[in-house]
Amino acid sequence: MPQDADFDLQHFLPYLLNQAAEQASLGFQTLYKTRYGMLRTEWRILFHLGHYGEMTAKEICDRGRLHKTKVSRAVAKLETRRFLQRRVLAEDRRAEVLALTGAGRAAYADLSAQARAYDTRLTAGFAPEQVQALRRALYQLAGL
Amino acid sequence: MPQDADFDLQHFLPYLLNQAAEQASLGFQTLYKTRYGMLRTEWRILFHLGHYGEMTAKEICDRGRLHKTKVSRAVAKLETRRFLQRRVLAEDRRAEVLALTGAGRAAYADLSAQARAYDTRLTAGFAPEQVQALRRALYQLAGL
DNA sequence: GGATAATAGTTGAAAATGTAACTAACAAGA
DNA sequence: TCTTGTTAGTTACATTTTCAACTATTATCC
Repeated sequence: MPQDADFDLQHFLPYLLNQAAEQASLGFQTLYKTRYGMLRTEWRILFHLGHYGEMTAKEICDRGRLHKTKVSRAVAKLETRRFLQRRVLAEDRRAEVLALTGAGRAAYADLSAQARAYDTRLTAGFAPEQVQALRRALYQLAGL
Repeated sequence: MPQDADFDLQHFLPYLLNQAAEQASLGFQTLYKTRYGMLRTEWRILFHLGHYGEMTAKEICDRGRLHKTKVSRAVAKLETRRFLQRRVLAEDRRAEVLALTGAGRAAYADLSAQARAYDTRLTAGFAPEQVQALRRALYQLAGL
């Protein structure tokens, strides 16, 4: 019984998006957390490198809209855990190219397969054109 | 140029939802932050109390899916800033009923009006039935 | 009634995040 | 070349979040 009937927090798009995002992340989070002790940023970096190939931290920041300090720390952790290696870029010695190790590629293969399955499960309750419309809307809202 | 063409992070629903949610929250966040020095949890609590009326912290936790420690600290901050008051519940002396003060109600009135306007702006690029479909899908995904 | 369990809420310590300042390398113009 | 400005990435510090333990009160069940 809302006290002001004309506006409900449950219809507020930022709120709805947040709740849906949180709920959707929840199940998958446990996978990379329990299997590889990763945080979300680490998983994202792993994904970027596994999916697009080698790149610098800066590129990951731009593509994934992550802050450079977050990436810096996550890369450091992934490195100490031997999921990736750094190589100073010859033509610009400030930058480092990041590349997955064998263990990194294996983790990526595992997790990306899991992600695909998880995505299928998530969208199971929707018609294909609904899912397509949803993705398009999210794309637009995300400004991607 | 993805290296494994069949799965793209950009189509992974949790990722998309997160990006959209982050982007959507961004603009509104500055409002309650700069005007009232609030954090997201504080704004949400304000909203719950303003919209649904008095309730206990537990109820806010359940409705908003927030952890009790987060709520506990946010309520404390809202109290010291005189946006709400607590009253021990007679029939269960563990619980406290939270109620907005005048300042709390004023802040809620301001912010909820802003929220409505913000929501309108966010959905401006979509057809009404698209927005409706989007909300329905998010509802379902959020498990609301 | 009395032991035990469950619940509302708080608190302290550890982990994570954000902000700003920093280093090192490159770029551009006088 | 020398100054100034920009960029890639790291580090230090403050704020926020999470996790576990805690108090106080109520509920359960023998």
